[in-house]
Amino acid sequence: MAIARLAAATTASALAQRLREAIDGGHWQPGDLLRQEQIAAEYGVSRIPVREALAQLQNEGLLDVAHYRGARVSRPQAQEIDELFDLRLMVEGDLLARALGQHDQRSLRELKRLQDALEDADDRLGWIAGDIGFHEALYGPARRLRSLALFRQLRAPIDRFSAQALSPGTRKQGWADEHRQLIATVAAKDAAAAQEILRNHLQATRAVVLAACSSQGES
Amino acid sequence: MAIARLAAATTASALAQRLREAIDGGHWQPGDLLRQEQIAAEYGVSRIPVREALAQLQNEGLLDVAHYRGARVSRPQAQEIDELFDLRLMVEGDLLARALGQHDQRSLRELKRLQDALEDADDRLGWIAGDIGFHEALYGPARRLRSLALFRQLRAPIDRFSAQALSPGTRKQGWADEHRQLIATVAAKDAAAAQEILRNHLQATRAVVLAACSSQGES
DNA sequence: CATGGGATAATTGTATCCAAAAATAGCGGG
DNA sequence: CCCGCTATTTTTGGATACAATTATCCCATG
Repeated sequence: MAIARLAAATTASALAQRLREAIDGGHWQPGDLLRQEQIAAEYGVSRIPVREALAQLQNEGLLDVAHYRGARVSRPQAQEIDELFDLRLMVEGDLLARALGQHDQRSLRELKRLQDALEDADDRLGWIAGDIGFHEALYGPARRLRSLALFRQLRAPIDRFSAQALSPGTRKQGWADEHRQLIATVAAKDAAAAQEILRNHLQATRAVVLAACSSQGES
Repeated sequence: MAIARLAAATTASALAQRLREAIDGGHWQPGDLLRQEQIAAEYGVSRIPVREALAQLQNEGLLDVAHYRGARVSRPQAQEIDELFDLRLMVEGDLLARALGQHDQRSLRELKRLQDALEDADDRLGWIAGDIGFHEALYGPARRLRSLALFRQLRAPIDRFSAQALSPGTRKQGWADEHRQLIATVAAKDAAAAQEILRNHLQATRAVVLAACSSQGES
């Protein structure tokens, strides 16, 4: 089982991770049909774990699976993306407000460290993973496990567009700036300012993602 | 396939529904261990769809599944329930605000009809299903599919406690009253009042659910 | 008598095989 | 030539069979 080597409890979850990366990395495009047999052969496993991985990705919102008709990479509508960002604004705003009072020297240092590491990374998937890690560290002190899980869930269908949106470089600068401003306002315990930065951060990302989404929408 | 008769595309989803009802109905208690073989035998299917159903219920938050160690009915902490209600307040408040302007004669009549049917039902599971239906009709005109799905998701781990909380009868009265007040304020397009009623409705439910949750917490 | 080790049984994860459904190709009629 | 229908192929869903892991029991030992 060559695939299971890469740190995963079960073959299905390892596969799910691989497929997630493949979608985020643009290896599979929206609308593409994922054949169970093909994936099974490609990774050297049977179709059972493949099916479980596909089911997992389905309810992460990355795939649309129709009965007896295969799994396709989902093609989110702009309206849907928009809605997801509205939800993120609510959930992440709440998390940030609750985390603000819980941050301390150590958590702030950790945030800075993550941000430094993040800016050094040079591949898109690394940025995405790093961005998730940064925001988790930012919201973590709120100790709201369910909200944090929801944060991840709301990102999942979006991140593949972020990945290609960040590549130009210009947006990457603003993105990093906003992260550093977030750290600063959190360190200063300035709730209003932090909320404002987060709002701007998400609004800017929303615009970029919507552009990326609609630009590849025609096929 | 005796089970598939009940309106479901796939055996796994039919099983998932049955198991959900079994948990909501109190047939399975928090901490109970669900054996794949046993469930498979009970419903006359193989373990494959059972596994898929269990995976489904896992990410609905009804089960805790550990590798090679079986699936247990989850035992939510009071803190977790509390968090879920906070999220519901945000999401449902937003949905209600957006739906308010979209309601018309027909949708309001539908709401009244659902509420009437709801109050006639005499079994707990029927109340829950009816309550979900009512709120979906209430939020539906907002046309926010993702938020509506999130609404369902946030309820899932809670509803089994609501089911047993509603049985006394006293709370059922307040619950019905609040529903009727919601209809009235929506009909009057009074956003502030509707928000206030919804808030009270959820807060009251929260208290009852927390009581039910902590009372059966010891075992 | 408590405790740790090892064989045994029970249970989950995966592979292989069969059945049901859908996509596709080939054929006849308009 | 195009359209609709049927037969074949392909693909998915489910059942059975096997491998890997964990839990249980039993006994030896301090």
